[in-house]
Amino acid sequence: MEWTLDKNRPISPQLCEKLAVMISVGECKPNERLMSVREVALSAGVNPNTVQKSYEELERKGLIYSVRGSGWFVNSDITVANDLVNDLIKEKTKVFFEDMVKLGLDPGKIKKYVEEW
Amino acid sequence: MEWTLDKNRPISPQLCEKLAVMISVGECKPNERLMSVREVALSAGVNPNTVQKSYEELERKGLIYSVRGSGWFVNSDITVANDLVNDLIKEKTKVFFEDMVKLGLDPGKIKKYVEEW
Amino acid sequence: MEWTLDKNRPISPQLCEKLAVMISVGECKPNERLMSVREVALSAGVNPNTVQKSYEELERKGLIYSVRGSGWFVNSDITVANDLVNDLIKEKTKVFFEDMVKLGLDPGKIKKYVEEW
Amino acid sequence: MEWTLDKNRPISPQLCEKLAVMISVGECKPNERLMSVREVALSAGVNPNTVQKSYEELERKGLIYSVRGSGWFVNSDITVANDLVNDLIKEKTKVFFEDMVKLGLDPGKIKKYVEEW
DNA sequence: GTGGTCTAGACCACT
DNA sequence: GTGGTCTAGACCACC
Repeated sequence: MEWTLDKNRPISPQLCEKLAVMISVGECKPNERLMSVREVALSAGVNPNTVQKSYEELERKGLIYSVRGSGWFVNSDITVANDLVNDLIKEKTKVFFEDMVKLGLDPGKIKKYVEEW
Repeated sequence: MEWTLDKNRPISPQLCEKLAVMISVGECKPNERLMSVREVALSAGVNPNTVQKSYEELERKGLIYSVRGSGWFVNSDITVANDLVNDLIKEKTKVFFEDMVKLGLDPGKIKKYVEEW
Repeated sequence: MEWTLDKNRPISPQLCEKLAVMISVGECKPNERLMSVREVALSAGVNPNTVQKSYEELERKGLIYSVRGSGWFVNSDITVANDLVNDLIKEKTKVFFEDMVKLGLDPGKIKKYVEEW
Repeated sequence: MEWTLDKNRPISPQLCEKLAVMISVGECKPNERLMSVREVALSAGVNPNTVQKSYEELERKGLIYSVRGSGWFVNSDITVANDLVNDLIKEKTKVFFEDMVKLGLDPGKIKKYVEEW
Protein backbone atom coordinates (compact mmCIF):
# COMPACT_ATOMS: atom_id res chain seq x y z
CA MET A 1 0.00 0.00 0.00
CA GLU A 2 1.44 3.33 -1.15
CA TRP A 3 0.57 6.34 1.00
CA THR A 4 2.90 9.03 -0.44
CA LEU A 5 2.42 11.37 2.50
CA ASP A 6 3.74 14.90 2.49
CA LYS A 7 5.36 15.31 5.88
CA ASN A 8 5.11 19.08 5.67
CA ARG A 9 1.34 18.95 5.84
CA PRO A 10 -0.86 17.53 8.62
CA ILE A 11 -1.05 13.76 8.31
CA SER A 12 -4.61 13.20 9.40
CA PRO A 13 -6.40 15.07 6.57
CA GLN A 14 -4.06 13.48 4.05
CA LEU A 15 -5.14 10.04 5.21
CA CYS A 16 -8.78 11.14 5.01
CA GLU A 17 -8.34 12.31 1.43
CA LYS A 18 -6.59 9.13 0.39
CA LEU A 19 -9.25 6.93 1.98
CA ALA A 20 -12.07 8.99 0.49
CA VAL A 21 -10.58 8.56 -2.97
CA MET A 22 -10.18 4.82 -2.46
CA ILE A 23 -13.84 4.59 -1.55
CA SER A 24 -14.94 6.91 -4.34
CA VAL A 25 -13.13 5.06 -7.12
CA GLY A 26 -14.34 1.69 -5.81
CA GLU A 27 -11.03 0.44 -4.52
CA CYS A 28 -12.97 -0.32 -1.36
CA LYS A 29 -16.47 -1.55 -2.00
CA PRO A 30 -19.52 -0.64 0.14
CA ASN A 31 -19.75 -2.62 3.38
CA GLU A 32 -16.26 -3.93 2.80
CA ARG A 33 -13.86 -3.91 5.73
CA LEU A 34 -11.07 -1.34 5.69
CA MET A 35 -7.50 -1.95 6.84
CA SER A 36 -7.24 -1.91 10.61
CA VAL A 37 -5.93 1.17 12.35
CA ARG A 38 -2.76 -0.70 13.22
CA GLU A 39 -2.20 -1.93 9.68
CA VAL A 40 -2.56 1.55 8.24
CA ALA A 41 -0.31 3.02 10.94
CA LEU A 42 2.36 0.43 10.25
CA SER A 43 2.27 0.62 6.46
CA ALA A 44 2.12 4.42 6.41
CA GLY A 45 4.69 4.85 9.15
CA VAL A 46 2.51 7.10 11.28
CA ASN A 47 1.11 7.05 14.77
CA PRO A 48 -2.00 4.84 15.30
CA ASN A 49 -3.68 7.77 17.04
CA THR A 50 -3.42 9.78 13.85
CA VAL A 51 -5.10 7.00 11.85
CA GLN A 52 -7.78 6.64 14.48
CA LYS A 53 -8.47 10.35 14.24
CA SER A 54 -8.81 10.11 10.45
CA TYR A 55 -11.25 7.21 10.66
CA GLU A 56 -13.33 9.12 13.20
CA GLU A 57 -13.36 12.13 10.91
CA LEU A 58 -14.57 10.02 7.98
CA GLU A 59 -17.24 8.47 10.20
CA ARG A 60 -18.42 11.95 11.17
CA LYS A 61 -18.73 12.80 7.48
CA GLY A 62 -20.69 9.63 6.77
CA LEU A 63 -18.21 7.72 4.59
CA ILE A 64 -17.55 4.83 6.95
CA TYR A 65 -18.84 3.22 10.12
CA SER A 66 -17.26 1.17 12.88
CA VAL A 67 -18.28 -2.15 14.36
CA ARG A 68 -16.95 -2.73 17.84
CA GLY A 69 -14.45 -5.51 17.90
CA SER A 70 -14.38 -6.11 14.18
CA GLY A 71 -13.21 -2.93 12.49
CA TRP A 72 -14.18 -0.11 10.15
CA PHE A 73 -16.44 -0.59 7.12
CA VAL A 74 -17.33 1.39 4.02
CA ASN A 75 -20.80 2.89 4.12
CA SER A 76 -23.30 1.38 1.68
CA ASP A 77 -23.94 4.80 0.20
CA ILE A 78 -20.80 6.19 -1.43
CA THR A 79 -22.42 9.41 -2.63
CA VAL A 80 -20.85 11.27 0.27
CA ALA A 81 -17.41 10.00 -0.72
CA ASN A 82 -17.90 11.13 -4.31
CA ASP A 83 -19.09 14.55 -3.19
CA LEU A 84 -16.16 14.94 -0.83
CA VAL A 85 -13.65 14.09 -3.55
CA ASN A 86 -15.31 16.47 -6.01
CA ASP A 87 -15.24 19.25 -3.46
CA LEU A 88 -11.56 18.64 -2.86
CA ILE A 89 -10.85 18.80 -6.58
CA LYS A 90 -12.73 22.06 -6.96
CA GLU A 91 -11.16 23.61 -3.90
CA LYS A 92 -7.61 22.67 -4.86
CA THR A 93 -8.10 23.87 -8.41
CA LYS A 94 -9.46 27.18 -7.16
CA VAL A 95 -6.53 27.67 -4.81
CA PHE A 96 -4.09 26.71 -7.55
CA PHE A 97 -5.36 29.34 -9.97
CA GLU A 98 -5.45 31.97 -7.27
CA ASP A 99 -1.85 31.16 -6.41
CA MET A 100 -0.77 31.40 -10.03
CA VAL A 101 -2.38 34.83 -10.35
CA LYS A 102 -0.67 35.96 -7.14
CA LEU A 103 2.63 34.80 -8.62
CA GLY A 104 2.13 37.13 -11.55
CA LEU A 105 0.81 34.77 -14.22
CA ASP A 106 -2.17 35.92 -16.28
CA PRO A 107 -4.83 33.38 -17.39
CA GLY A 108 -3.29 33.00 -20.84
CA LYS A 109 0.11 32.14 -19.46
CA ILE A 110 -1.39 29.73 -16.95
CA LYS A 111 -3.20 27.83 -19.69
CA LYS A 112 -0.04 27.63 -21.77
CA TYR A 113 1.92 26.61 -18.72
CA VAL A 114 -0.51 23.86 -17.78
CA GLU A 115 -0.62 22.44 -21.29
CA GLU A 116 3.11 21.87 -21.23
CA TRP A 117 2.54 19.27 -18.56
CA MET B 1 -1.46 48.04 -0.87
CA GLU B 2 -3.42 44.79 -1.27
CA TRP B 3 -2.06 41.79 0.58
CA THR B 4 -4.92 39.24 0.16
CA LEU B 5 -3.62 36.88 2.82
CA ASP B 6 -5.08 33.42 3.29
CA LYS B 7 -5.57 33.06 7.01
CA ASN B 8 -5.54 29.28 6.75
CA ARG B 9 -1.87 29.26 5.79
CA PRO B 10 1.11 30.66 7.72
CA ILE B 11 1.36 34.37 7.05
CA SER B 12 5.12 34.70 6.95
CA PRO B 13 5.76 32.68 3.74
CA GLN B 14 2.79 34.36 2.10
CA LEU B 15 4.41 37.74 2.69
CA CYS B 16 7.68 36.36 1.30
CA GLU B 17 5.96 35.18 -1.87
CA LYS B 18 4.16 38.46 -2.38
CA LEU B 19 7.33 40.50 -1.86
CA ALA B 20 9.34 38.22 -4.12
CA VAL B 21 6.79 38.71 -6.88
CA MET B 22 6.84 42.49 -6.40
CA ILE B 23 10.61 42.48 -6.78
CA SER B 24 10.55 40.05 -9.67
CA VAL B 25 8.04 42.02 -11.75
CA GLY B 26 9.87 45.27 -11.07
CA GLU B 27 7.30 46.82 -8.77
CA CYS B 28 10.27 47.46 -6.47
CA LYS B 29 13.44 48.39 -8.35
CA PRO B 30 16.96 47.28 -7.32
CA ASN B 31 18.41 49.27 -4.39
CA GLU B 32 15.01 50.82 -3.84
CA ARG B 33 13.72 51.02 -0.29
CA LEU B 34 10.91 48.66 0.66
CA MET B 35 8.03 49.55 2.96
CA SER B 36 9.20 49.56 6.57
CA VAL B 37 8.44 46.61 8.79
CA ARG B 38 5.89 48.68 10.66
CA GLU B 39 4.21 49.96 7.49
CA VAL B 40 3.74 46.46 6.11
CA ALA B 41 2.48 45.25 9.48
CA LEU B 42 -0.07 48.05 9.59
CA SER B 43 -1.29 47.77 6.01
CA ALA B 44 -1.45 43.97 6.08
CA GLY B 45 -2.99 43.86 9.51
CA VAL B 46 -0.37 41.55 10.94
CA ASN B 47 2.21 41.73 13.69
CA PRO B 48 5.52 43.54 13.00
CA ASN B 49 7.40 40.45 14.19
CA THR B 50 5.81 38.40 11.44
CA VAL B 51 6.92 40.92 8.82
CA GLN B 52 10.41 41.03 10.34
CA LYS B 53 10.61 37.25 10.03
CA SER B 54 9.63 37.43 6.36
CA TYR B 55 12.19 40.13 5.61
CA GLU B 56 14.90 38.08 7.34
CA GLU B 57 13.94 35.05 5.27
CA LEU B 58 14.20 37.08 2.06
CA GLU B 59 17.55 38.44 3.22
CA ARG B 60 18.79 34.88 3.81
CA LYS B 61 17.75 34.01 0.27
CA GLY B 62 19.58 37.02 -1.15
CA LEU B 63 16.66 39.12 -2.39
CA ILE B 64 16.99 42.06 -0.03
CA TYR B 65 19.33 43.59 2.55
CA SER B 66 18.85 45.77 5.60
CA VAL B 67 20.50 48.98 6.71
CA ARG B 68 20.22 49.63 10.43
CA GLY B 69 18.10 52.61 11.23
CA SER B 70 17.31 53.20 7.60
CA GLY B 71 15.27 50.33 6.21
CA TRP B 72 15.20 47.33 3.90
CA PHE B 73 16.40 47.56 0.30
CA VAL B 74 16.05 45.46 -2.83
CA ASN B 75 19.26 43.70 -3.81
CA SER B 76 20.91 45.02 -6.96
CA ASP B 77 20.75 41.55 -8.50
CA ILE B 78 17.15 40.44 -8.92
CA THR B 79 18.06 37.14 -10.53
CA VAL B 80 17.45 35.42 -7.22
CA ALA B 81 13.97 36.90 -7.03
CA ASN B 82 13.13 35.70 -10.53
CA ASP B 83 14.46 32.25 -9.75
CA LEU B 84 12.51 32.09 -6.53
CA VAL B 85 9.25 33.03 -8.22
CA ASN B 86 9.84 30.52 -11.01
CA ASP B 87 10.58 27.83 -8.47
CA LEU B 88 7.38 28.66 -6.65
CA ILE B 89 5.37 28.41 -9.86
CA LYS B 90 6.93 25.07 -10.73
CA GLU B 91 6.57 23.71 -7.22
CA LYS B 92 2.92 24.72 -6.90
CA THR B 93 2.10 23.36 -10.33
CA LYS B 94 3.83 20.10 -9.52
CA VAL B 95 1.96 19.75 -6.23
CA PHE B 96 -1.30 20.59 -7.94
CA PHE B 97 -0.96 17.86 -10.53
CA GLU B 98 0.16 15.35 -7.95
CA ASP B 99 -2.86 16.20 -5.86
CA MET B 100 -5.17 15.79 -8.83
CA VAL B 101 -3.69 12.38 -9.55
CA LYS B 102 -4.06 11.41 -5.91
CA LEU B 103 -7.70 12.46 -6.13
CA GLY B 104 -8.21 10.00 -8.95
CA LEU B 105 -8.08 12.25 -12.01
CA ASP B 106 -6.07 11.02 -14.99
CA PRO B 107 -4.08 13.53 -17.11
CA GLY B 108 -6.80 13.76 -19.74
CA LYS B 109 -9.46 14.68 -17.22
CA ILE B 110 -7.14 17.20 -15.57
CA LYS B 111 -6.53 18.96 -18.86
CA LYS B 112 -10.23 19.09 -19.62
CA TYR B 113 -10.91 20.27 -16.12
CA VAL B 114 -8.35 23.04 -16.29
CA GLU B 115 -9.57 24.31 -19.64
CA GLU B 116 -13.02 24.90 -18.21
CA TRP B 117 -11.52 27.64 -16.10
CA MET C 1 23.14 21.93 31.94
CA GLU C 2 25.47 24.96 31.94
CA TRP C 3 24.74 27.62 29.35
CA THR C 4 27.03 30.51 30.44
CA LEU C 5 25.35 33.09 28.26
CA ASP C 6 26.85 36.54 27.73
CA LYS C 7 23.99 38.95 28.18
CA ASN C 8 25.77 41.63 26.16
CA ARG C 9 25.47 39.60 22.97
CA PRO C 10 22.31 38.28 21.25
CA ILE C 11 21.26 35.06 22.93
CA SER C 12 20.06 33.19 19.87
CA PRO C 13 23.46 32.80 18.10
CA GLN C 14 25.07 31.92 21.43
CA LEU C 15 22.66 29.02 21.82
CA CYS C 16 23.41 27.97 18.24
CA GLU C 17 27.15 27.92 18.92
CA LYS C 18 26.76 25.98 22.14
CA LEU C 19 24.49 23.38 20.51
CA ALA C 20 26.77 23.08 17.49
CA VAL C 21 29.72 22.34 19.79
CA MET C 22 27.69 19.76 21.72
CA ILE C 23 26.87 17.98 18.48
CA SER C 24 30.39 18.32 17.12
CA VAL C 25 32.10 16.84 20.18
CA GLY C 26 29.59 14.00 20.33
CA GLU C 27 27.75 15.12 23.43
CA CYS C 28 24.64 14.55 21.35
CA LYS C 29 24.87 11.58 19.00
CA PRO C 30 23.38 11.45 15.47
CA ASN C 31 19.61 10.87 15.41
CA GLU C 32 19.50 11.41 19.15
CA ARG C 33 16.80 13.64 20.55
CA LEU C 34 17.82 17.07 21.79
CA MET C 35 16.38 18.79 24.82
CA SER C 36 12.93 20.15 24.03
CA VAL C 37 12.50 23.83 23.28
CA ARG C 38 10.81 24.31 26.63
CA GLU C 39 13.49 22.43 28.56
CA VAL C 40 16.28 24.54 27.08
CA ALA C 41 14.30 27.70 27.71
CA LEU C 42 13.79 26.74 31.33
CA SER C 43 17.34 25.62 32.06
CA ALA C 44 18.92 28.56 30.24
CA GLY C 45 16.51 31.06 31.68
CA VAL C 46 15.45 32.42 28.31
CA ASN C 47 12.23 32.61 26.33
CA PRO C 48 11.07 29.51 24.40
CA ASN C 49 10.78 31.64 21.25
CA THR C 50 14.47 32.43 21.42
CA VAL C 51 15.32 28.74 21.64
CA GLN C 52 12.91 27.98 18.80
CA LYS C 53 14.69 30.56 16.66
CA SER C 54 18.06 28.94 17.39
CA TYR C 55 16.79 25.47 16.55
CA GLU C 56 15.34 26.75 13.27
CA GLU C 57 18.67 28.35 12.42
CA LEU C 58 20.49 25.07 13.06
CA GLU C 59 17.89 23.24 10.96
CA ARG C 60 18.51 25.68 8.13
CA LYS C 61 22.23 24.94 8.36
CA GLY C 62 21.61 21.19 8.27
CA LEU C 63 22.69 20.22 11.79
CA ILE C 64 19.33 19.10 13.14
CA TYR C 65 15.78 18.30 12.08
CA SER C 66 12.40 18.45 13.77
CA VAL C 67 9.59 15.93 14.08
CA ARG C 68 6.22 17.46 14.85
CA GLY C 69 4.97 16.55 18.28
CA SER C 70 8.06 14.55 19.04
CA GLY C 71 11.07 16.84 19.23
CA TRP C 72 14.31 17.92 17.59
CA PHE C 73 16.92 15.39 16.49
CA VAL C 74 20.59 15.50 15.55
CA ASN C 75 21.18 14.97 11.84
CA SER C 76 22.82 11.66 10.95
CA ASP C 77 25.62 13.55 9.22
CA ILE C 78 27.57 15.66 11.71
CA THR C 79 30.06 16.92 9.15
CA VAL C 80 28.14 20.18 8.96
CA ALA C 81 28.41 20.62 12.73
CA ASN C 82 32.16 20.06 12.63
CA ASP C 83 32.53 22.48 9.76
CA LEU C 84 30.44 25.10 11.51
CA VAL C 85 32.51 24.88 14.70
CA ASN C 86 35.75 25.06 12.77
CA ASP C 87 34.49 28.08 10.87
CA LEU C 88 33.55 29.75 14.14
CA ILE C 89 37.01 29.11 15.56
CA LYS C 90 38.70 30.50 12.47
CA GLU C 91 36.40 33.49 12.25
CA LYS C 92 36.78 34.44 15.91
CA THR C 93 40.54 34.02 15.76
CA LYS C 94 40.70 36.16 12.64
CA VAL C 95 38.60 38.91 14.21
CA PHE C 96 40.72 38.74 17.37
CA PHE C 97 43.98 39.30 15.52
CA GLU C 98 42.47 42.06 13.41
CA ASP C 99 41.27 43.76 16.57
CA MET C 100 44.68 43.48 18.17
CA VAL C 101 46.29 45.04 15.11
CA LYS C 102 43.72 47.83 15.13
CA LEU C 103 44.56 48.44 18.78
CA GLY C 104 48.17 49.03 17.82
CA LEU C 105 49.79 45.70 18.68
CA ASP C 106 52.26 44.23 16.18
CA PRO C 107 52.38 40.42 15.65
CA GLY C 108 55.36 40.01 17.97
CA LYS C 109 53.63 41.75 20.85
CA ILE C 110 50.44 39.77 20.26
CA LYS C 111 52.30 36.48 20.48
CA LYS C 112 54.02 37.53 23.66
CA TYR C 113 50.73 38.74 25.03
CA VAL C 114 48.92 35.52 24.25
CA GLU C 115 51.60 33.33 25.80
CA GLU C 116 51.18 35.08 29.12
CA TRP C 117 47.76 33.49 29.34
CA MET D 1 42.23 57.74 6.11
CA GLU D 2 41.35 54.05 6.54
CA TRP D 3 38.52 53.29 8.94
CA THR D 4 37.90 49.56 8.26
CA LEU D 5 34.55 49.52 10.04
CA ASP D 6 32.66 46.33 10.72
CA LYS D 7 29.10 47.09 9.72
CA ASN D 8 27.77 44.25 11.86
CA ARG D 9 28.85 46.03 15.03
CA PRO D 10 27.74 49.44 16.35
CA ILE D 11 29.63 52.18 14.53
CA SER D 12 30.02 54.66 17.36
CA PRO D 13 32.21 52.55 19.70
CA GLN D 14 34.31 51.47 16.74
CA LEU D 15 35.10 55.08 15.96
CA CYS D 16 35.93 55.68 19.64
CA GLU D 17 38.35 52.77 19.67
CA LYS D 18 40.05 53.88 16.49
CA LEU D 19 40.44 57.46 17.71
CA ALA D 20 41.71 56.31 21.11
CA VAL D 21 44.37 54.21 19.43
CA MET D 22 45.40 57.13 17.19
CA ILE D 23 45.85 59.30 20.26
CA SER D 24 47.58 56.57 22.25
CA VAL D 25 50.18 55.76 19.60
CA GLY D 26 50.85 59.45 18.97
CA GLU D 27 49.26 59.69 15.56
CA CYS D 28 47.48 62.71 17.00
CA LYS D 29 49.63 64.76 19.35
CA PRO D 30 48.34 66.44 22.54
CA ASN D 31 46.46 69.71 21.90
CA GLU D 32 46.43 68.93 18.18
CA ARG D 33 43.17 69.41 16.28
CA LEU D 34 41.28 66.31 15.21
CA MET D 35 39.46 65.90 11.90
CA SER D 36 36.14 67.68 11.91
CA VAL D 37 32.95 65.73 12.46
CA ARG D 38 32.02 66.26 8.82
CA GLU D 39 35.39 65.10 7.53
CA VAL D 40 35.27 61.91 9.56
CA ALA D 41 31.67 61.27 8.53
CA LEU D 42 32.53 61.72 4.88
CA SER D 43 35.73 59.67 4.86
CA ALA D 44 34.22 56.86 6.95
CA GLY D 45 30.92 56.88 5.09
CA VAL D 46 28.82 57.21 8.22
CA ASN D 47 26.27 59.62 9.59
CA PRO D 48 27.69 62.85 11.15
CA ASN D 49 25.47 62.27 14.17
CA THR D 50 27.29 59.02 14.83
CA VAL D 51 30.68 60.77 14.73
CA GLN D 52 29.40 63.52 16.98
CA LYS D 53 28.26 60.90 19.48
CA SER D 54 31.71 59.26 19.44
CA TYR D 55 33.49 62.58 20.05
CA GLU D 56 31.16 63.33 22.95
CA GLU D 57 31.85 59.90 24.40
CA LEU D 58 35.61 60.47 24.18
CA GLU D 59 35.18 63.88 25.80
CA ARG D 60 33.27 62.27 28.67
CA LYS D 61 36.15 59.84 29.15
CA GLY D 62 38.71 62.67 29.17
CA LEU D 63 40.59 61.94 25.95
CA ILE D 64 39.60 65.05 24.01
CA TYR D 65 37.97 68.44 24.49
CA SER D 66 35.98 70.73 22.22
CA VAL D 67 36.40 74.42 21.46
CA ARG D 68 33.25 76.10 20.22
CA GLY D 69 33.61 77.16 16.64
CA SER D 70 37.01 75.68 16.06
CA GLY D 71 36.78 71.91 16.60
CA TRP D 72 37.92 69.03 18.76
CA PHE D 73 41.40 68.76 20.31
CA VAL D 74 43.48 66.03 21.91
CA ASN D 75 43.84 66.39 25.67
CA SER D 76 47.33 67.30 26.91
CA ASP D 77 47.33 64.20 29.12
CA ILE D 78 47.19 61.03 27.04
CA THR D 79 47.36 58.68 30.03
CA VAL D 80 43.61 58.13 29.79
CA ALA D 81 43.95 57.14 26.15
CA ASN D 82 46.69 54.65 26.97
CA ASP D 83 44.65 53.15 29.79
CA LEU D 84 41.58 52.87 27.61
CA VAL D 85 43.48 51.04 24.87
CA ASN D 86 45.09 48.68 27.37
CA ASP D 87 41.72 47.89 28.88
CA LEU D 88 40.34 47.14 25.45
CA ILE D 89 43.23 44.78 24.72
CA LYS D 90 42.74 42.91 27.99
CA GLU D 91 39.00 42.70 27.59
CA LYS D 92 39.13 41.44 24.02
CA THR D 93 41.80 38.89 24.86
CA LYS D 94 39.76 37.63 27.77
CA VAL D 95 36.62 37.27 25.65
CA PHE D 96 38.63 35.55 22.92
CA PHE D 97 39.98 32.86 25.23
CA GLU D 98 36.58 32.32 26.80
CA ASP D 99 35.09 31.87 23.35
CA MET D 100 37.76 29.37 22.35
CA VAL D 101 37.07 27.31 25.47
CA LYS D 102 33.35 27.41 24.76
CA LEU D 103 34.08 26.14 21.25
CA GLY D 104 35.75 23.07 22.74
CA LEU D 105 39.45 24.01 22.52
CA ASP D 106 41.60 23.29 25.55
CA PRO D 107 44.43 25.75 26.47
CA GLY D 108 47.06 23.59 24.80
CA LYS D 109 45.21 23.55 21.50
CA ILE D 110 44.55 27.26 21.69
CA LYS D 111 48.26 28.03 22.11
CA LYS D 112 49.15 25.78 19.21
CA TYR D 113 46.39 27.31 17.16
CA VAL D 114 47.49 30.87 17.88
CA GLU D 115 51.11 30.16 17.05
CA GLU D 116 50.17 29.05 13.55
CA TRP D 117 49.18 32.61 12.84
C1' DG E 1 11.91 57.46 12.47
C1' DT E 2 14.33 52.57 11.42
C1' DG E 3 15.75 47.57 12.16
C1' DG E 4 17.17 43.88 15.89
C1' DT E 5 16.25 41.26 19.73
C1' DC E 6 13.84 39.47 23.42
C1' DT E 7 9.90 38.33 26.65
C1' DA E 8 5.28 36.79 27.61
C1' DG E 9 1.53 34.43 26.46
C1' DA E 10 -1.64 32.35 23.41
C1' DC E 11 -3.56 28.84 20.07
C1' DC E 12 -3.11 25.00 16.92
C1' DA E 13 -1.83 20.38 15.11
C1' DC E 14 0.46 16.20 15.99
C1' DT E 15 2.30 12.16 19.15
C1' DG F 1 3.73 16.26 26.11
C1' DT F 2 5.94 18.24 21.47
C1' DG F 3 6.98 21.80 17.71
C1' DG F 4 4.92 25.86 14.78
C1' DT F 5 2.98 30.17 14.40
C1' DC F 6 1.33 34.42 15.72
C1' DT F 7 0.23 38.59 18.65
C1' DA F 8 1.45 42.18 21.85
C1' DG F 9 4.57 44.91 23.79
C1' DA F 10 9.02 46.26 25.26
C1' DC F 11 13.90 47.96 24.94
C1' DC F 12 18.10 48.93 22.45
C1' DA F 13 21.20 50.93 18.90
C1' DC F 14 21.49 53.60 14.87
C1' DC F 15 20.08 57.44 11.55
